[in-house]
Amino acid sequence: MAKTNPPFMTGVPELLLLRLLSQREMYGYELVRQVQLVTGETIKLGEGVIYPMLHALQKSGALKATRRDVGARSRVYYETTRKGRQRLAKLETEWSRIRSALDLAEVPNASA
Amino acid sequence: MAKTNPPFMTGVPELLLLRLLSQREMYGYELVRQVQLVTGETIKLGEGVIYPMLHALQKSGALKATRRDVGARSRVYYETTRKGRQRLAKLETEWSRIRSALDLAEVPNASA
DNA sequence: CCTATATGCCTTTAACTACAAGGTATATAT
DNA sequence: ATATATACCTTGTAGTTAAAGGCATATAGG
Repeated sequence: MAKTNPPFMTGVPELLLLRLLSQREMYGYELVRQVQLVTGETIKLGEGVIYPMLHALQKSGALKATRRDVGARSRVYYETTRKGRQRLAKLETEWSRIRSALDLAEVPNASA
Repeated sequence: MAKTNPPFMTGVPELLLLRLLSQREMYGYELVRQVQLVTGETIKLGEGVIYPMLHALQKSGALKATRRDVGARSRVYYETTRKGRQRLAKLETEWSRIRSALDLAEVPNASA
């Protein structure tokens, strides 16, 4: 039932979250919508992806969480740490590597 | 011990094998080296990745295998089927989608 | 008033995948 | 005699995404 592990998605949630949070702090539900926004509705990450990832990143020290009351609601804001920005840099490098490699390996005249 | 699930690699072995085999037939050991060659030594897929993938693609009808004696050796040559080329097209589309989405979501001024 | 939708957090389950490590056998070079 | 290259293969496993579900409050529509 669950269409798990679709092609080319490994590492993408982590990269996107770190990218967004390196710009400004956000909370989980906000990230769900921001991911759609910044990818032009191409990539949609459900809450079942976002929250576990946020917790894992926090546990590894890449993110710092702050619970904050906003009106009647309570939100958990996340921001990147130095470690998180280092992790982001590493992921960007890796992404660039794979991307370039697949560009290189492209099949000439693939349409025909 | 096993560095499993490296970022951005899901789907890459399948895409590379289908790309290479859509150009000409090859055998497993040859593919191990060709992948390195066409990716500029960036991506190196071990035999523990190549062979299971070839078997899976054959089982799904994407590849046709032909055992052939070459000198004293025996090699299993693989070629793409119509189904395999369809699968390749689908993977190319998906790759393009993700790639574009991550380009869109790129962080401005990421170096600073 | 009631019901559906939006907000906001969370967990459990499961399928899938890439990879390392190991195994077999022959040929060739040192 | 030993190491390296060729050529095939399997097993085990860790790590990942995603769906599906659950909880609670607020707001809008009928």
